[in-house]
Amino acid sequence: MKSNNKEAQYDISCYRTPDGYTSDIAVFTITSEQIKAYAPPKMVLKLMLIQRAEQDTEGNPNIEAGKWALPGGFVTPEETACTAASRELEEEAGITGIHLKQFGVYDQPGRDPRGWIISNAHYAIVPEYRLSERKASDDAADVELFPVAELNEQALAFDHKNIIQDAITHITRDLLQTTVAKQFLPETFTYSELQAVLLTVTDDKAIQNDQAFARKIKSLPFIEAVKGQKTQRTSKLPTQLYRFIDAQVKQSIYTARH
Amino acid sequence: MKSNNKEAQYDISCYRTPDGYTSDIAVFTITSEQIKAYAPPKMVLKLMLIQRAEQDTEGNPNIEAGKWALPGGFVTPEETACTAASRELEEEAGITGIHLKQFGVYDQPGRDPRGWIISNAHYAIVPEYRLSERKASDDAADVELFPVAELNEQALAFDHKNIIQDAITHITRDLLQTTVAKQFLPETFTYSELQAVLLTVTDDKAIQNDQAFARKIKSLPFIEAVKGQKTQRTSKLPTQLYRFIDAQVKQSIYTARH
DNA sequence: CCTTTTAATTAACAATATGTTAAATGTTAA
DNA sequence: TTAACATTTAACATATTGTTAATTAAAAGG
Repeated sequence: MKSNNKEAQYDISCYRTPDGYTSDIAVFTITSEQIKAYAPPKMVLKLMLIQRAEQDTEGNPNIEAGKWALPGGFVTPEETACTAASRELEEEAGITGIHLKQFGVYDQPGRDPRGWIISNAHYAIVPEYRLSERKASDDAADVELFPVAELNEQALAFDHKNIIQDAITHITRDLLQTTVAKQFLPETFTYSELQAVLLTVTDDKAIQNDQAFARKIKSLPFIEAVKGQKTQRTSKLPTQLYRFIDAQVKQSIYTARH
Repeated sequence: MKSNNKEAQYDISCYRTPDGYTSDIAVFTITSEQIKAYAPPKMVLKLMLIQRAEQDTEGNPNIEAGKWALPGGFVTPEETACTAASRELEEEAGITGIHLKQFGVYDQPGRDPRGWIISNAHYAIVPEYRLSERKASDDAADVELFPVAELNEQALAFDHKNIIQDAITHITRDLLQTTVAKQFLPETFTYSELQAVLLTVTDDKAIQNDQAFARKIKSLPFIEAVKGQKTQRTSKLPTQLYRFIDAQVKQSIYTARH
C-alpha cells in the first residue's frame, strides 16, 4: 500500500456508477395443516413468489415474462434497502411490522440484462394468518406460495434461483441457530408446535424425538414455561405453553455435541 | 399486490441511480506472541486499518483526513464487490488467495458526504506471516494493526465504526460456529493453538479448560488427528497435531448443551 | 548425571445429559 | 364405559462433561 492513501485519490466523478439498486425479498411463511382435531399440526415452509406479467404497462413484451420472481423494487436515495423492502411489502401486500433480514448482495456482471443493477436481498418471515388477510383482500392471480422442496421445478427470473437457494440456506441456519423460529409462532406455543417449525428445515433425530424434545425444551435458557397456562390446540390433554425470552445465544461447535 | 405486476412497470431510466458502489474490507489477523520457548502462544485478534491522508493528490484537504478507515475502493461494472475486494487487497497489500467473506451492506442515507454511495463490506482473514511480508516490502506509515479490544478509542472515518463493530460480531460468530478458524492456523496444529485462536473471541469456560478441550478435540467430526505427526512448538513433550477435514457442521441451539 | 520444570496426556470419578422404552394422565368421542 | 392419543413422567443404560490428580517426555540448569 502506498503511503499516499489510495482512497484519498478517488474522485467519484471518474467512476462509472451503477444503473440501479434494488431490494428483493424472499417472503417465507409456514402453512400448518391441522391433520385432525387435538393433534399437532403438520407444517410446511413455503416461499411467496410473483409471476412476471407478459407485457409491461405500455403493452410491450415484458422482460423475463411469465417467470416466477421474488418481489422487490428499486431503492431510493432517501431510504435503505431494508426500509425499501419494508415499504414494498406494505405497498404490495399490506404487510407491516414483520421480521426482515438482509442476507446477501447480488452484483454479478450481466445478472440483469437491463444494466448494472445491484440487488440487496432480504428474507421476511410472515405468519400464515397475515398472508390470508392479504389474499382475501386482493386479486392474487400472480402470487403463489411454493413449498421450498418444490422450488427447483420452477422457471425463475434473472438470478433468482441463486438468491432463493441462498435465502433457504440462511433461514434454515437461522431457524436452528437463532431464535427466529419465534417469528413463525404465536406468543405462546407448545413443544410440538416449536418442534413442527424446526422440522420444516431439519431432519435432526434429536428434534424428531418427541420425548427428548419435550424434555429438552424445559432446560433451554432462551425459553420459559408460562406458569399455569395450558392449551388443547395440540392434544386432548391440556398441554404446557412456552414462550421465548430475551437471552443471547452463543453456541460453539467446539463445545457442542455432535 | 396488483395483478399488473409492479416490477414490470419499472423503467430503470426514471429512477435515480447511486453515485457509487464501494467494497470495504475488514482485514483481520491474529498475532501470536511466543511468551517463552516450548509453550503455547498468546494470541490477539487484530484489525488492519489505514490512516486517511491529510491532502488528496491535488493538494486539497482530504475528506475525513487523519482518521482511520477500512481499506476499500470503488467497484467497477465488470466485477463483483468480492472480486473488487480481492483486487484491492492484492493491489494495495500484495496479498492474494485469502479467505474473504461478505457480511453486510451499508446504505444509510447520508453515510458518505460525497453522495449516495453504497458500501458492500467483507472481512478477510490473513495469517500473520502474510502481513509481515507486506510490511517488509512497503512503506507502511499509514497502516496499523489494532487489537479489536482497543478499537473504540480510535477516530474512524464515515460509518466505519458501525461496519467494524459488525465485522467483529460476524468473525466472532463464524470462528465459533464454522470452521474458519482454519484460516488463522497452519495446515496442522495442536489443540492449544486452536484453543488460543478461539480464546481471542470468547471466554467460554469449556474452551478455556485445557483438559476438557484436549479431550474434546479428539471427538469433533470436522477435525482429525494426523497419525504419527507431532510437534514441539508448544511443549517439550511432543504434541499431537490435528487438521480440519471437510465436513459440514450444522449445529442446532435446540439440541446443544447450554 | 541428576533435578527441576512444564505442556501434554492419561486416569478416575462424580455429576449431568441423552436415547430409549414403558407407563400414567386427561380428555374426547364413539 | 371404553378406545384413542398427545402429553407427561418415570426409569435405566449409556455417553459426555467438570474436576482433580497422576504420569510422561523432553529441556535446562546445576
